[in-house]
Amino acid sequence: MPESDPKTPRERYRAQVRDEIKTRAWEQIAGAGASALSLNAIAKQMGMSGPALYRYFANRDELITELIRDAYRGLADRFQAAAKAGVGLPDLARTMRDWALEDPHRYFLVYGTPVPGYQAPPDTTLIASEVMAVLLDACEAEGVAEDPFQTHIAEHRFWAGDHAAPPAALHHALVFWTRLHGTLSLELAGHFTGMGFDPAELYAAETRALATP
Amino acid sequence: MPESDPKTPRERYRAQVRDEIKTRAWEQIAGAGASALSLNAIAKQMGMSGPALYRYFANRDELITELIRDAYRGLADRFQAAAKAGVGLPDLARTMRDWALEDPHRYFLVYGTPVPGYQAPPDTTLIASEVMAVLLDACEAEGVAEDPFQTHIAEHRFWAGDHAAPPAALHHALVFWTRLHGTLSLELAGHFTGMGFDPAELYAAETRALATP
DNA sequence: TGTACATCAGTGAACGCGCGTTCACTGATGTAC
DNA sequence: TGTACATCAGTGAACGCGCGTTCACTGATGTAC
Repeated sequence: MPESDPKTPRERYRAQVRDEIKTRAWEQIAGAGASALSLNAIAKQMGMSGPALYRYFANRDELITELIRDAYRGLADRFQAAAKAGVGLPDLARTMRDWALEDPHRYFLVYGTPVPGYQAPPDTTLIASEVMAVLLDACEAEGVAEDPFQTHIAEHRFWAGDHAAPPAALHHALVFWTRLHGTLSLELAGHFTGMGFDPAELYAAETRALATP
Repeated sequence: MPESDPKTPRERYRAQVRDEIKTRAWEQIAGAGASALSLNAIAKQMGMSGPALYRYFANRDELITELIRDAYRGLADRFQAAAKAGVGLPDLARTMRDWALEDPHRYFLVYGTPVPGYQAPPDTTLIASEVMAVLLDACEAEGVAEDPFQTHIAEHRFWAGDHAAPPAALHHALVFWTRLHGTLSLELAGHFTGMGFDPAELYAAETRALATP
């Protein structure tokens, strides 16, 4: 929540208003998605005029960028906290789903259809790799079935940084991510409604399949 | 392409213009996504005034609805054609990916972040079940590993209609769908860029894992 | 402690834009006798 | 075959809206001497 430690009262106030702007922005996004985010609407909600926001953000894109970064950062923090607690893959899977269900629009802001014309800031890549690092630690001993893909991934392990996990573990971490994302995004986009089964059960089944190879 | 067989010249002309409107709409969507779709822009592109479009579509939502329906219908047709040709799961997987890569925005229109405030027409559910029916046929003999989820799905098989596939096959069809969707949507949303590996290889690996349980 | 000045948060008016949608209309195309 | 009428595609003007963003400004808060 707090901005990089403010000292003077003015700086403290600035950080406070900035935070409130973001809070209101999240409320709007939670209500109707990122495309409905309007600077004027936020200002009105805070009882100030539209142009006042330009004291705090250069423009709309900068605000969105910061929201995306914060969202991503939050997920990474949760993952790292879980890792520090020494949990295994099933709990990481739950962490992921809890985070997604907590605010589906936030989830879509990070993993959903890219906003047209919007370019993700470069440092989200760094945060993404933090998430992957946690996954790789948890997968170090795991492995999906042997597959030619593992020779491909062994030669293209740039994304894994200097992590020492063997190819089978890299593969495992990737499918952990993609499979869970598959069920989650279809669920949150409403594609399971009317089908009759419980999405949580399917998610749990996928989690089990990933934890016991 | 053709609207339900027109007879009189006027009807033929109407259908023709309707189709061109849709074509231009797809061009816009392919360029910048569904949220950028503008009736006025389409009209201008066709050399007519904005209000003229209201002869053909009641409003913007009706146009979008029809586009979604057509997109979904197209996917279902490809699946059914593939099924008629007697192909197996790997080819169905390829059909899916080819269709998605052909026009990512079309893919996202169907499977992406739901458009805020937009309600999917009820008959897309029917088309979705056609797709699932093809999948179920192909999965009839397949099965993922035994899992408690299969008892859940056995009791919640409404979505499968009157298909006779055993629970393990139902489970298999579901994860076929969700896992492929996972890699596909992350790839199309750009989340693999900069990671270094080839998304096609990962997709192929997931396909193999689903075809040889 | 008091005064002079600089900083800066916030305002209100304005710009230009494009959107979806309505309305009364013109003029061409088709239909009936 | 010709005339009278109905249908209907398309126009142009207009409405009301909300958006992001700029600009010159006021007035309060903080800083320096």
